Amino acid sequence: MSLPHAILTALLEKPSSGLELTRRFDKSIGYFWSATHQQIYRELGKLEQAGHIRALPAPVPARGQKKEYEVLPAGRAELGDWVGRSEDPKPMRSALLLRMRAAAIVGAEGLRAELERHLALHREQLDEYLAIEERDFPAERRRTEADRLRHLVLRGGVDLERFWVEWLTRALAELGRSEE
Amino acid sequence: MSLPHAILTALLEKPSSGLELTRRFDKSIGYFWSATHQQIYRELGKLEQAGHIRALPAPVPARGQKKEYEVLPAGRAELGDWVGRSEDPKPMRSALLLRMRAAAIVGAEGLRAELERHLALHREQLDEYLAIEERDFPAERRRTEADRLRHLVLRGGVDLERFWVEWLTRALAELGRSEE
DNA sequence: ATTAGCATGTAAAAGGTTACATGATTTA
DNA sequence: TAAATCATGTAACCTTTTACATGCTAAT
Repeated sequence: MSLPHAILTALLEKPSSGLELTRRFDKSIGYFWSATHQQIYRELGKLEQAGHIRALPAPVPARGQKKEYEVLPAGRAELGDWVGRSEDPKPMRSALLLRMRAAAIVGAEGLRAELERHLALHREQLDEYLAIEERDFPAERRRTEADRLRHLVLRGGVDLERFWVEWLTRALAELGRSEE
Repeated sequence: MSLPHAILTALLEKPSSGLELTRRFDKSIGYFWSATHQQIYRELGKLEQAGHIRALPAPVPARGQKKEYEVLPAGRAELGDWVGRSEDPKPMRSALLLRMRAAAIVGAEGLRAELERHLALHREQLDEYLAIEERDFPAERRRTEADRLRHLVLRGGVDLERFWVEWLTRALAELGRSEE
C-alpha cells in the first residue's frame, strides 16, 4: 500500500495536477516508484475523500480542466507515520531471468537479441539518471540532510541500472562462448 | 503473465506436487520468481485444464493426498514459444527507497533501524545464494550451455543482493554523518 | 470547422496477497 | 486419541494493467 504515500511525497515536493504527477512518475520519481495515470487519478480521488489532500480552488471547475492538488496536515501526518513503519522487501520477479532459466531447458533460441535489447534499454535509463544526478546534485557542495537522502535514493536507481548493464554484458559474453 | 511459465520451467526440471513446488519457489527458484502456494495451486489447475501438464496417476486420488504433476508436450511447446517472446523490463517499485525520499521531507525518524533490518535480511539472502552457488556450481569445471545459463541466473540473484548490501551500507554511513 | 494535444476520468480483466477451510498422515 | 504436520484447496480483497470515453483548448 505505497502508492498513496508516493503521491503524498510527490505532492509535498510540489503541488501538481494528475497529468503533471503522471509525468513526474515517468521521469524523476520512476527510479523508486512507478504508476500510470489511471492509478494516479483513482488514488487522488481516494486521498481527497480521506481528507489527506485537497484540490486547489479553480476558476472554472469542470471535466477536462486542470485540477491541482496540495497536501493537507492530515496527509503529512499520515506520511510521517508511514515512514516509520516496517515492511519486508518484496521478493524478486524478473521475467528475463526466468526466460534464461527456461532457456536452459528448451533452448536459447532468440534469447541473445532480447538480452541485447534489454542492455540498450538499461544503458539509456542509466544515462538519464546520470544526467539527473549531474543536474540536481552537482559536485561536492555543503548539502542538507534532505539533499543527502534524495541523492541516496537516486544513487539506488543509478546503481541498480549499473547492475543490469554489467550482468547483461556478462551474460552476453558467456552466451557467445559456444554459439559461434 | 509469467507465473505459468515459471511453473512449467520448474516442473520440467523436476516433476513435483503443489507443496513441493511451493518449497522450491521459496528456495532456489525465488531468486528470479516468487509465488505463494495459493497462486501455485490455482495455476496448476489452469495448466492442467489447458492440457499443458497432467497429474501423474495416484493410487488413491483424494483431497489432502499428494498429487504430482508433469509437463506434457503442449506445455513444453508453449514454454519454448514464450522464451522467444519480447517483453520490456518492469519499472521499479521499492517501498524502502520511497520511504527514504519521503523522509527527506517529513523527517528520518526511525528510518535507520529499518535500513539496518533490511541490510541484515539482504546479507542473509546473499549468504544463502552463495551457499547454493558453491553447492551447485563448484569451481571451474567443463560445463554445458544449460549449466552456464543456470549459473548466470543465480549470478543475477547474487549480484542483486550484493547491490542492496552495498547501497544500504553506504546509506547508513551517509545517514550517520549528521545524526551524532 | 477540424484536428491535435492537453487533461480527467471509467470499466474490465489480470495478477497477487491474505485469511480461512479441510482432509490425510504421523507422532506423542 | 489428541496434536502436529503435510497437503490441497476456496474466497475475498487489493493492486496493477489495458482499453476505452469524454471534455476542454489552441492552432490550421
